[in-house]
Amino acid sequence: MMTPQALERGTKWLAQADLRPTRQRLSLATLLVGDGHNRHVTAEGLHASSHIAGDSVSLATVYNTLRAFCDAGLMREVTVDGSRSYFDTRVDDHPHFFMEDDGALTDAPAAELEIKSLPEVPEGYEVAKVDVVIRLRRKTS
Amino acid sequence: MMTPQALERGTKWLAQADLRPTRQRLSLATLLVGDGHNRHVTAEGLHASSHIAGDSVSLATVYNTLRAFCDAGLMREVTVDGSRSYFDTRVDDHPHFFMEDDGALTDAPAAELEIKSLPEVPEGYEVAKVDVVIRLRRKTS
DNA sequence: GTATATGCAAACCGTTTGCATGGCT
DNA sequence: AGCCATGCAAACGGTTTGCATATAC
Repeated sequence: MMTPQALERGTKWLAQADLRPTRQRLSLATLLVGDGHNRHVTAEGLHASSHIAGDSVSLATVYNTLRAFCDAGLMREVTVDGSRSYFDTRVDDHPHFFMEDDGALTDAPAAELEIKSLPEVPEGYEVAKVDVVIRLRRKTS
Repeated sequence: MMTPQALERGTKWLAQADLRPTRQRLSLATLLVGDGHNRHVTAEGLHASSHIAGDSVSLATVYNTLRAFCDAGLMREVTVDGSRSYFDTRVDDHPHFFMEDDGALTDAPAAELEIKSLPEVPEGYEVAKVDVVIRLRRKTS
């Protein structure tokens, strides 16, 4: 599961943000970007993954680390559910699918989403971020 | 502040959803739709408004009532901030401005936002809601 | 009279924090 | 050595809930 390549990806990811490669950060980084794909996690979910992977990291550290990754620009917090925070390894504006049934968050293929123009922003303000969340429900048919 | 017209609007709003017009619900409904405009509130904010208006409603009842209004289809919850819930008297899909500085939530003029097409929804799922949140920051210039 | 709404205080739960210990450079 | 990260447990804050009382129908 934790191949040398995955480890290298995690290491580079941390180095890129000048974050000290501690055992915990390396473990979490590898879980997050080890396979080269984007990932959407909750703190609880990542904590569980770290346990399953055999590297246990305390929940508080998972929270602190996710915050550190966000502060460093490696991740972004995504607000889709009032009761949990989600964190995304992809840091540009892009639409999400949120499955309300099981709480899964995934990237929506952006190609087909087209925002022609944004509403005019009030005087004195600038756009920090545009979030598009497409909430899905299992079809009842 | 609480004109007969505002009261009538609140009363009709409740009747429309078959909700018993208790003193508390009437008070909150009037605060929410009394002036005929859409409103975006947090539970704390509405609770404060009810105190200022002279009709005190307990915080627990504000929460229960907002939930009841949402269940009845009179309002919609808007998820923009992980630490608070916002409630909107407008119940159709429409874009929001969220001022990160002061936590204010407003409707964004939808006319200029154009979503050409939505990404293809995964098999077996249907779109429950599409949220567009434009996060604004005060210009630093 | 009966079902439902309200209010209080306590429970809840995800997240943050204080502080002592341990690790990276 | 010095600074920063970690872990635990306690604190925190918004929200929900249990239960006794009050109100609408």
